[in-house]
Amino acid sequence: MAERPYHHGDLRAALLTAAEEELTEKGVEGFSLRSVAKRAGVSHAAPAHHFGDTVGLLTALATEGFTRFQDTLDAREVGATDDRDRAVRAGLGYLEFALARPALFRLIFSSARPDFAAPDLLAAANRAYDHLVGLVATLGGGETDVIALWATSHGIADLSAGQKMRTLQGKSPEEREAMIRAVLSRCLPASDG
Amino acid sequence: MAERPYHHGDLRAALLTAAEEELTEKGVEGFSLRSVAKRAGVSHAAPAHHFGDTVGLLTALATEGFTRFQDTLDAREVGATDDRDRAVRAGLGYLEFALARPALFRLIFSSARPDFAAPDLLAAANRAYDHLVGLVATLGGGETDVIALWATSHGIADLSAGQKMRTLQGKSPEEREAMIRAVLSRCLPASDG
DNA sequence: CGGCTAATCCTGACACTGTAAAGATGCGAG
DNA sequence: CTCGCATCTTTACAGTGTCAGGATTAGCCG
Repeated sequence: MAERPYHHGDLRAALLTAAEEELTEKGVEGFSLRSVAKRAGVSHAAPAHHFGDTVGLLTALATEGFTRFQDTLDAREVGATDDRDRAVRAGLGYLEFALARPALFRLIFSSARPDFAAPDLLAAANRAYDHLVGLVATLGGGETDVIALWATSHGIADLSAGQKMRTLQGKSPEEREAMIRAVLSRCLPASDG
Repeated sequence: MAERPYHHGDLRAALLTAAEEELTEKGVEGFSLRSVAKRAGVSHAAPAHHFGDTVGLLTALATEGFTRFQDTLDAREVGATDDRDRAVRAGLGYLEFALARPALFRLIFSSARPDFAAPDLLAAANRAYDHLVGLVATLGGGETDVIALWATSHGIADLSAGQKMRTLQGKSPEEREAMIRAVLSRCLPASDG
């Protein structure tokens, strides 16, 4: 029964992981700051010093979430056969992240709770967007192609995260990937050859 | 200063319109049942009799929202030059609804608060989905085409509702529509001609 | 090594929220 | 006219976010 010391040591990190648990279990709309503090074994006002208020905590969590999102895409792009395949894999990574962490996905894309004007979060979001633009530019695409690839990837991911697209849920992983590859291919700039 | 009678008369409808106001101003995540009751000029426990709890009210609101969503699409489809144009117009209506009522859009597509297993809401959602399937079927498309059109339409709408797609925000309405038409066209079954 | 400052964390308080229970009101059927 | 019951209010309780003030201790300077 080691008495917990008055000073936690690394409460900021502990709160972030506790916050992610809370988010996963309760969703963005059921997220409670006091509950997060309980998970971390700390008083209900402890988070204030590190994150200000609930918005601050969710903003920090969203920032971390965005980099994890990008990491998932990057990991998927590894081993691409060509630039087109690479863009398609990015879209598959988009979906993979949405299915693996639906609550975090909603936090960074479909919530109004984080402060998306916060510099860190803004930078993380822009990083992901710039990466997408790079993928399309490599294929010789323009603004329209960026919108096409992003919107379609996002649509599939968001609808899947919310369990809205039952057509895809019914399919086997192989069939699913094949269909999505077909859909995403249409969004890429026309391949001349 | 007419004293409000003890019995409202049509409180259920009044609560629904008050709830939509609340949703528009505070968003799904700031939605408060007590605040809705205040808007309707009624005690905080009055909604319980008509809707049970907050979930019940949001479920009813989502059901209404879904039919309004479909109405917006239908209105846009009127005057289509051909079946392809009709499908594209449906996608434009999808976006129109998301921009006109972003909070309601999020409620029906990106929230976990309503009870999507409730028969009425389920029916309203299925009605919209069936309509989409019909549009694609008319063009001779299959499952893949349904996914393509839906995901892309939804992606554009959701990202726009959340102010994430600044590329589109910058454009004029005419440019915007032209780009979206181009993107949506790629999602339709190949036109043999 | 001693002491001071400031960061860290806790306690207590307030207003607000959702929901349940029980009482008040009045519509409408008989 | 009266009584039942749907409707609405009042009251109460647990939970939430946030602020103010107090307790603890780490780190630094002498």
